[in-house]
Order: sequence, then C-alpha cells, then structure tokens
Amino acid sequence: MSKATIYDVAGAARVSLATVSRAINNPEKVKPETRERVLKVIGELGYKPNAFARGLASRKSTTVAVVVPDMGRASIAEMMNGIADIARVYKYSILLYILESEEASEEDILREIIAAQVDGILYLNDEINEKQYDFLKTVKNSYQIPVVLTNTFYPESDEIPSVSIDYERAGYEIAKKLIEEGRKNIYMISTVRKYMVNDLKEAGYTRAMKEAGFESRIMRTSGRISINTEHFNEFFKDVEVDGVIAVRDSIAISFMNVAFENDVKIPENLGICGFQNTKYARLARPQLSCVDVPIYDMGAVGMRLLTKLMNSEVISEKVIKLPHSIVLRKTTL
Amino acid sequence: MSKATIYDVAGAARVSLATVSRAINNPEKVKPETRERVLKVIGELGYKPNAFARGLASRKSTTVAVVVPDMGRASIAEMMNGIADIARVYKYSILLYILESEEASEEDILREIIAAQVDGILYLNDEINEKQYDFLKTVKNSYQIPVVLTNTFYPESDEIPSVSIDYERAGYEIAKKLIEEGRKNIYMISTVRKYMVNDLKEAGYTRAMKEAGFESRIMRTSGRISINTEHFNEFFKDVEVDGVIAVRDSIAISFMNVAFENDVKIPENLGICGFQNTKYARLARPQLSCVDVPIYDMGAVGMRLLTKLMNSEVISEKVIKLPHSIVLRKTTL
DNA sequence: ATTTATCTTGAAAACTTTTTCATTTATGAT
DNA sequence: ATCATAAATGAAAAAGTTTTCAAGATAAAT
Repeated sequence: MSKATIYDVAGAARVSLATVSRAINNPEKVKPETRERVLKVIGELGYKPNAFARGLASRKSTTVAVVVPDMGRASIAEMMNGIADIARVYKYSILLYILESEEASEEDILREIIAAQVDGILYLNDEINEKQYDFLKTVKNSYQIPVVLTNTFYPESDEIPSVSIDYERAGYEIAKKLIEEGRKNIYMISTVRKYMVNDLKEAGYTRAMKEAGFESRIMRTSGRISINTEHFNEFFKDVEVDGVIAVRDSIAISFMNVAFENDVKIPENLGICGFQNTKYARLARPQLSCVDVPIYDMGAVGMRLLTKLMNSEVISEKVIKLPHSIVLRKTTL
Repeated sequence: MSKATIYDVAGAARVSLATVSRAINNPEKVKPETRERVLKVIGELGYKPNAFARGLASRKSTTVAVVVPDMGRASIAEMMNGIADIARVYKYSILLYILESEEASEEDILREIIAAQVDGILYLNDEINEKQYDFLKTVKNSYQIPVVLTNTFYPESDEIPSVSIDYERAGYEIAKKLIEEGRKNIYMISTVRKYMVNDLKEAGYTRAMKEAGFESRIMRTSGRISINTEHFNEFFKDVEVDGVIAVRDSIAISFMNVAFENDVKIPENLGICGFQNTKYARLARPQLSCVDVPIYDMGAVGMRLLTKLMNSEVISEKVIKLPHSIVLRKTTL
C-alpha cells in the first residue's frame, strides 16, 4: 500500500502519463472508454496525485492561507467552519497561520505564506492597521495573489475585497431599540484597544444617540474579566445608567453580573445588549439580547469570494455586507 | 519583486545551485565565507525556497495535518493556539482539516492528507472509534506517517501516542469533592453521544460514588441548549438532587440556569461542577467550580511530541497525561 | 615533497506532475 | 475515395528544489 505514482497508473492502464493527467484534470479531453479504464486503475491502486509535483508543475497549489489573530476567539473559530466547508466543495486545502505569537513578525509570516505558494489569502482580523493593509496590497499586487478580508474592512478603500456586516447600522439599530424603550442614559462599552469594527459600532451608537438628542458616552474596558469586574463596580457607584450596549457578548455578560451584584433589576431598570450572538448569549441568565452576526456565513461567503477571485471571475461587489439582525431576549423589555 | 528562484541566487552569488541549497539547509557544509555571501544575496533578493519544489525533491513537507471534528468547540480552538505556537518554533506549517462536513467521508479526508504529503498528523478528537483508530494505524504503518492523538486516547493500546489528561481521576476527584461537602444525591450529566473522554469522567465519578457507598446516577443529554432546558426542568420535578457534575462547562451552566428557575439555592442546596474551565465558567453567575484542563498545553505538548516523532527521536512515554487541577469557585461550598 | 584525509564545490540526476507540441486516428464533407 | 478538420494520444520539456557522486582544493601527516 505504498504510494503509487502516475507512472504506475500509466503502466497499468497502458497509456501515457499525459493521458492519466488528462483523465484526472480534463476528463473531456480523453475518450470516455480510455478515461474509464484509467479511473478504474486509479481506484484500484488508490492513487492520489502528489500535491507537490502537481503544485510545482501547474504553479497552482489549490491551497489557501487563512490567517487569524488568535483562535481562542469564538467568532474566529466559528468562521473557520464556514471557510472549511466552502473550501472543501471547491477542493481547496487550508493552510492555517495564527499571528499573535512573538516569534515572528507579521511580515515574516506573510513571506512564509508566499513561499508556500498559496493561491489565495483569507485574512480574518477585526483589527487592521495601515501597515498591515499596505503589506496586503503589496502581496496582492506584486505576487498576484488574491486576498480577501473577512469580518473587517478598510475604510475608504475597496482595493482589497472584504466581507463583513454593516456594523455601523447594527450599532445604530441596537441603540435605537434601547432608546425606544424609553431609556436615556445609555452607555456603550467598548475596548481600549482600537478595533476597526468597534469604531463602527461606536459610530452607529453615537448617531442614534445624537438623533434622539442624548449624549453619547463610551466607556472603554480591557477584555479581561477580572479587571472588568472591578472597573464596572466603580462605574455603578458614580453613574446613572439605564442602558448598556457592549461591543462583545462576553463583555455584556460580565457587566450584567456586576449589575446583579449591585441589585439592579434587568431589564426593568437596566437594558443590556451584546454583539455577535455567541453561545454565551444564550447561556447567560437572563438570556442576552444582542445583534446577531452571521459568523459562519461570513466565513463561507469570504471563502466563496476568494474562490472566484482565484478563478479570475469578475465580481460585482468588492465590499460585501451580509445582513444582520437584532435578537431580542430577556435583557431588554 | 517577483519571485526569485534558486537560480537567481546562485547566479548573483556566483556559486552553483547545490551550494545555495546547502547554505540554507546544511550551513556547516559550506565555507563560512561563501555561506555569508549566499545568505547576503538571499536577503537582497528576498528569496524564499519554493515549498513545492522543496517538498518534491526532499520528500518532506515540513507540514503537519491537524484534523479536528468542529472548530466551534472552545476546547479545540484553544488547542490550536498551542499547536500553532509550537509548530512555529519547529518551522512546521499547519494544514487544517475539519471533519463533520457531509461532503466527504473521514477516509476520503485521510487520503487527501496523505496526498498532501504531510510529515505528521495531529488528531484532535475526543471521540474516536475502532474504525477510525484502525485507519489511523494504517496511515501510520503503511505510509510511515507519525500520528498523535490529542485530548483523547484509545484504551488498551499505545500504538498511537497520545496526550490527554487523566479524566478518570479528574472525575473521581471532583465527585469526591462534592461528597466531602456532605452531598449524597450527586448526578453526572453526560452526553447521549458516546465520547471516549466522557466515559472516563463517568468511570471516575462512579468509582467515587461507589467508594462512598452511594448510588451513581448518570443522566444523558444532548448538547443543544434548548432541549437541555426542557429536559432539566422535568428532571427537577422528579428527582432529589444536591450535586451535579456536568461533562462540559456549558452543560453545567445550562443546568444551573434551570436550577435557578426552580428556586434552588446554589451552592447551599445544590453543588454544581463542570469540566474544562472555559471562559464560560468565569462568566457564569455564580462562577462555576470545575476541573481545569490545560487545553493550550495539551495542544502544545501534542505538537511537540509529533515533532519528536517526525524527527525519529526516541520517546520515553507513548501516552502522556498532563496534570489537571480542581478550581473551586462559587458553585460549591 | 609526497601521500592521505578532509573540506568545499559543482554537475547532473531525481522527485512527480502538468503542459506544449507534434503525431496519429477518427469523423465529416465533398 | 479524398481532403480537411477535429479528437485522442504520446514524447518530451518544464517546474524549482535536494541529493548523490565525483572532482578539485586544502590541510594534515609522513
């Protein structure tokens, strides 16, 4: 059961290498009768073309690089599922690159990706800065490797296609919902670290508040639960608040837990909303209202877009916004 | 800035291809002076060896396949971080395969992996059956590709090395803890679907219960939150219970939520424990006691073990058990 | 100074495909 | 039947490395 090569297949099927190759890759170019014979031998021998030889000869890898900041984030992991499913139907393999490690610079990693001869790059990162964006552009232009951004986009530029949702509008809508419940002192809890998508959520929230004639107040917190708890506790001492929109579900829940410690009634006296609709949201008590972000779909659509690009198909939209929705549960009226 | 080949480097450095190759892969075999010159040119040209040509010629890929059932599970995603970090230090790339899709059988996927010429396979799956195990053995033996199992192991066999924790003992210890609190009617909530690791947790729990002279009772539930809720509600009507150990944190929290609906006091009248110590555990109110499983480390150690195997190093232990601990929070006394 | 051993290097083969180009075979039109 | 065209096939080149083998250069030993 050692590895059979194309020579073995050609020999057994009494045809040339070229014909075997064609039977696999351009079936229509070989006589049905011959093709069948070849395919039969392939089956018997359990032959699978050597991916390296194939890649070398064809200068295509049928491999895409997926680069992510940190697998630990629930949203990223779930996106991977969507990506993998679509990759499979289009027969692409996934080479995974996790940034974050101190061992290598992002630039090093991109070099590595280029050396790997991938056909395309899927970049999942909600935080993207100018340097990164420029580098991605270089990759795209100098090496002619298609790149697509998923769950983020770079403002004022559609040079690199992206798929995400309209976070600004989502922020607006969820704030609007809280306002319509008659709440006036609504805060947004965002992160200290700058994320593109969080900026958008903030912008939407701010727009809704302004429209209603309220002041917009943004509180910035770290992601760490322990620190948050302390932070939120002080907040309750100082501040009048009847609505909170957190930039992530987990932050919303952290906040809610502190609210309970401070004996505030949810949703009567405090409405809370999150972002993403992760499993956390349904596991919370009471269950969290939030904007639902189609994470799996985002991965799938991103990957699909990439396959089109790799196939040089013309694409109509370079920045795709997937529809989101607001799911109302028990932390709002 | 198009791709430079080894020819370009050889030309510019006025040496042969062989010398360039050696300068990269066997630096000690080339005169320091020459090596330096070659490396300098490599730097200038931004040369990176073509991974395909390299793989084809050397019959090594410096790539490992990691196969996972579903990225959505928090434990798996976190393991990936550990794997990626170690892979990077040993310069391996990660080819990711997600099972689960209906598109392809597991066997197809393994064939695909073989065609990809990976140097090793990391199999992350808490559920492994005989067929899968046999297939993995075939891969290992017929193709001489090292395989390591992570977060699972196959009983009574060390043919395929594995790293996990001693789930039996963990189950025993956590049950013991509840027993020592004076609880008598302790249930384990496990899954309907059979997972190897859950069997072990059950075994440990059962041992502790027997030792204390109590009856062990195992309740099986699906993973789905909505179904669980209903299921748990009925449970409360029928049954006397003062302790619960769930096989996953998320299940523990689901259960706790239903307990609150039924006005039971936690931890006074009901102690609850989970498994894994995911982010969920700290986000729960009250925070969940559970056994802490070193997920990241498991990935890292698994990958490290695989690198040793790929390098034909002798390894002392074929089944590695990482230490776990019990973290006591607010759902126990 | 000569021989032997050790370093250092280069030429060429090998790795396994895909693809181009030429040739043969079959098909259709006259 | 004959010619033109299309379809099917094979031979050989090409892809970019690593590796083997042999040769040349240097160092060590006599």
